[in-house]
Order: sequence, then structure tokens, then C-alpha cells
Amino acid sequence: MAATEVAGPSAQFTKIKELEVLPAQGPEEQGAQGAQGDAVRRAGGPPSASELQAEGSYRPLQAKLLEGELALVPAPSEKHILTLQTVHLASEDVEMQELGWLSAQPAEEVQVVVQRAPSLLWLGEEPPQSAQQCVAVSVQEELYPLQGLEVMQFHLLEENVSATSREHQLVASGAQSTGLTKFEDGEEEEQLLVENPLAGRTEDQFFLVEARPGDEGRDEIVLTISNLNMEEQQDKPASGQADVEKASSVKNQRKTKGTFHCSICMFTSSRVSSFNRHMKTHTSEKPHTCHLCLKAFRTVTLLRNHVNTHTGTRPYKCGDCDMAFVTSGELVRHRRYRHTHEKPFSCSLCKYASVEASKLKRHIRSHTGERPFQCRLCSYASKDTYKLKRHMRTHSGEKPYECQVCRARFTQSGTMKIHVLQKHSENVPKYQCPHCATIIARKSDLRVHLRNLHTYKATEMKCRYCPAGFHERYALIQHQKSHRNEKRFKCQLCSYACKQERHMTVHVRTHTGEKPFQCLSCNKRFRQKQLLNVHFRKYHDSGFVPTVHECPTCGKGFSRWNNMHRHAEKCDLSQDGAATPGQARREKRRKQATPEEAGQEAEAAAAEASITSGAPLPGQAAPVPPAVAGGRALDDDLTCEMILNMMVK
DNA sequence: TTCCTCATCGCCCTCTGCTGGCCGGTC
DNA sequence: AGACCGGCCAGCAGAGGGCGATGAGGAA
Repeated sequence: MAATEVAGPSAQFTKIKELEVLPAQGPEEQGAQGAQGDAVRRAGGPPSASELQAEGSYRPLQAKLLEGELALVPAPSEKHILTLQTVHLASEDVEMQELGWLSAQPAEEVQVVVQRAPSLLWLGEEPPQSAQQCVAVSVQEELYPLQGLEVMQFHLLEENVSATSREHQLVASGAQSTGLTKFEDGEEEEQLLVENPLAGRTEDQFFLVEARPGDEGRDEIVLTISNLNMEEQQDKPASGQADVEKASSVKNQRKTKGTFHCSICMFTSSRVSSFNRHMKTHTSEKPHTCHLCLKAFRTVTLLRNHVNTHTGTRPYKCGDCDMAFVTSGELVRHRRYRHTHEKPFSCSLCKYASVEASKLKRHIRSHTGERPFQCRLCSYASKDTYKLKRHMRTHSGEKPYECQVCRARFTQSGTMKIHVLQKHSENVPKYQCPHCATIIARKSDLRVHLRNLHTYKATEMKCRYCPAGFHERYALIQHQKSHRNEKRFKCQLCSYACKQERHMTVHVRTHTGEKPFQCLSCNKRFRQKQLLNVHFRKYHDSGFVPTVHECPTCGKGFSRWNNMHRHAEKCDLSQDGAATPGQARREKRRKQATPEEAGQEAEAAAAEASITSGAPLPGQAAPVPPAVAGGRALDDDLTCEMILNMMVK
């Protein structure tokens, strides 16, 4: 029963907000306020909430004080600091297990923390068994940076439930212990008592709620809730939704000095018609039903506007564009957005201004960090409903946006838009890096590029090839590339230059005469290891077979290809191409021979060539072997790099 | 009673920016 | 072959703009 009758948060807030809107204070009210303020100060001691109320804009309790309805007498000894946990009654299906609750220890002070702006809380030592046992707490709509929040007035109202049984009394352990005073029910109160069980309850309570920031750096508010003894001086406020029929009863009104006061909320009006119309807002009566969707409305005007949404009738046309609207308010707002750019709502913390108050409210959450919309599946909380809805796609896997070209699906429309632009569009915009020639498809990636490559680094980055140092990674990389294909190792003693340091090491030995590699067989020394290896194979390895480059014309063998090539050019000039009769015979046989025979011919030719061109190595102590071709040339003619290339091969 | 205005909630959209996986090039 | 790097790309969230719809109150 309770759940179905609990008003949702919105309704609750709406009702409470009525309390916030106070009429301007007249001189008489000022006086009353002063008197009441004194009363509160007496009890509060140090700067109390009530004192600040008197100075601030939001004073729901003060409102009652001003109107002479209540006299608040705080019970200073009964001061509680309570932990408030958020309770949002999202629907009438709210289960009580989901309700947050708080316990108010009867102790002097209990430290508690507010996680978020509370909308409903329970005062008691046990979790509430029903919604009726909760107390509605409306936090001020205005949001303040926590640092600047010293004391904030909270509204505490009973949860308004139309038919709460007496067994489900609003119980607050802390409150009960404070001995709240009971209303002095008047005549009209008695009337309500008959009609509304809640009206007769004695536990209607009011509290002063002082809020202050929690520990530094923590996102929390510590509330101090002080019980107030209320001395009812006139009508006891009825519970909001209670007995709607009687709510509009003229007996629920109080007329003072030509002003009609609603006994349910803070509404006042000098016109009885307005007052009567207002009282209908406390009823559920909606006699005007849309014949198209059966939705009911309280007034004909509301119904007419609604029907216009069905028919497409838009009487309010914008003079500056083709837009048209159902209501004038929509047109005004549209003109502000599109044409006049008037932004009446300004943020006090930054330069932001908006057309609508709700936008400013949403914007201020970016200052306060408030995230009222909690994901039920993870810890994410958003600042508005849409972001939460969008976030839920990450849990559901829903990808509602489909590329019409390739059928790829996306979670957000913007992502798909970028996809279509980059993948399926011509003249795709590119982003040129302002510091280099790099062109990047996305702005965000250009930002990454700038961050990684063009950001100044305090620590100097050294070139890996030279002593140069750079503070920008891009410059370093470009510099290091300049070393590529560069004979950056230059000999100090001659014009020799090479790409690799090891080559320079070998070259320098030609100047120093250093020959660190010694033959173990003949003690001959070499500047390079590979020269020693060649030497060993030639002169001390019996199985060594030297490579022979044979002249294709005459068959003469050479140890080096370039020598053979030089010879072959001259050899071509001879008539038969054979240098000697023997060579001519061998060439003839070679052309007729099998591959095996050809190999043997080659060996023979090599032997001959060695004999014909052989010369003793300078300082050659050992007997000159027959196959000494190129022995000296290897040492003198081949460059270091040629040798290394030979080794690699 | 009706018109008009303002307030409010809600929804959807775009723009923006960050992040991390993927992939190809370079060393 | 493997490490490293940078651009590409989709996912995701922050912030704000714009409008639809309804409620409520002042005034004619």
C-alpha cells in the first residue's frame, strides 16, 4: 500500500519547493522574524542554522515562522549529527530494501556523511519497513561549491502518504527522545483530524539541519540535525497528498488581511479565484481528457496544448525562421537560443550563461561534481539522465547506430559519424601538424602527436650517434635519421670516412701500424681478423680451394672478379679468344664437358692461373705456394667494407 | 475562464576529448 | 624476430544546445 502511494522524488521536490518560495518580507514579518530568530538563537548557541536562515534565501521553516504558524524552540541538548544516505523513490514500485536509511543515535552527536543530496531518509534505529516511515529531505535546489558551504538549510518533511495507519507512525528515535512538542490543534485541525489520520498525529517534527563540509578533500557533508520544539500557533500543516478532496475545502484556508493562505503549502493569493484554482492542484482531479490518448488534464488550456501536440497545430510561429511551436514559451525560448542569444541564467563561478535555468543547474554540477544518477550495475554515476542512459549501453552492448554503407554498428552517433566521414567520404578533412609535415586524420590524434613528439621535455634527450641533445622528441628523431646513410665516422688523419665505427677502428690501424691479429703458424700479423683467416686458409689449410674467376674467352683463371673482367675485355679482341693454345683446348673441352669434368677443368685452370700470375708476398718467409694468386692484393686493394661484405656472403 | 508567461523535467542531439587496442613501419 | 613507436580507429564520457511537454500562477 505504501509504495503505491509514495510520491516520487519529483513530486516530493515540487511540493517542497513551494515552501522555498517565500513572499517578500513585510515590516511586520520582519518583526516576527526577529522574534523567532531570537528564539532559535537562544537555543542554537553558536551561529545556528536559524541565524543563517534569517540571512539566507532559503528558509522553509523560517517561512512558517514568518507566517506565524510555528514557533520553533530548539532543544539544544538534543543535537544529532546524522549520516544521510540517498534514497530515491524512483517509482511506486520502490522496494523498501532499496531505501537508504539512517540511524539517529540518541547520543549527543553522531558523525555521519552525506553521499549525495538526500531526497528521503529514515530516522530510526532500524531500516524502515515502509515508505511511510521515511522522512523526506529536500536539499536546496541551488548547488554550492562544497568549500563555500558553511551552513545549509535542509527541509525535513514527513513523507506524505495519504492513508497511513497509526501503526505506521513516523518514528524517529532521535526525534522521539527529544520530546517534540505537539501541535495545539485548532478548530480547523480538528476538522482535518476527522478526515485525515495523519493530521492527528503528534509526531510531526521539524528539525534544524546544519550542514558543513566534511573532512578536507573529501566529498561529503556533515549534517547536524537539531530537533525543534514547535509551538503550533495556528493551523497544523496537513500532509501534502492527504485527502485531496478536503484539501481544497475552504476550511483549509486561512485568510488574513485579504490574503488567502493555503494550509497545505505556502501558497498565498489575494484572489479567491486564484486560491481556489490553486487548491485544485492539491487534488488529483483532472476532468479534461484527451480523446486521442486518454491522458487527463486539470485545465482546458493544458488539454488544448496537449491536443495540439497530436494535431501538429503550432500557433506560435517564429518571425525569423520557419519554426513554430505549440506554446508561446517555446517560441520565446527558441528565439533566445537561435536568434537573440539572450542568456538570463549566469553561473557565479565561471562565465557560463544559459537560456534555461535547468541548464545552469546542470552546468553547476560540473563545478560541484554532483552526480545524482547512479548506475545500478557499476560505480558510474552521471550528472544527467542522458549520460546514464548512454552509459547503460556499455552494459547492454546495444549499438543503435548503423553505418548505412558497411553496416558497422556503433554505440554513439558521433562515433558513427566519424566512421562515415573517415571511411566512406571524399575530401576527408585532415589535420596538419603545425610543427612538422605530419598529417593526421583526427584532431584528437593530432593532439596525441603533439603531446608525444612536440612537447618540450625538461630533460635533454641525447642523439644515439653524436653528442647532440634535444628537448623535443620529434627533433631528436629527425636528427637521428640524418645520420642514416651518412659516413659519419671521419678519420682525423686522412680523408677516409665510413658509416660504421668498426670500420673506422680498422682504418685507424693503417695509420698506427697496429696489427693485433697474429698467425699461429707463421707469426705473420694482420690488422683485421678476417685477413688473418684468409691468410690461414691459403697458406696453412691443405683443404683450401681458392675461388677462381675464369675468363669466358680464354679460360684464364683469376682470384678476383674485377681482374678477370679487365682481362676479358682485352681477350675479346683476340681472334680465337684463347691466350694460349692450351687455353683454347681447355675451353673447347669445357664446352663439351660434363659438369663434373668442368669442375676438374676449373681446378686445373686455377692452378695454371696461379702459376702464371703468382708472385711472392712481400716479406714472405715461407715457401711461396703455387696458389698464391691475389695474396698480396687481398691485403692492399680490397677496402674494409669489401672484406666485410665477403665475410657476410 | 482563458490567455500568457514562467518554471521545470525530460529527451535527444552534437561537439569534444581521452583512452586503449590494433597494425604497420622502423630499428 | 622482437621491441618500439606512431597513426588509425572505436569506445566512451563530459559538456552544452535545443526542443517537447506539462504544471502553475498572474492577469485580462
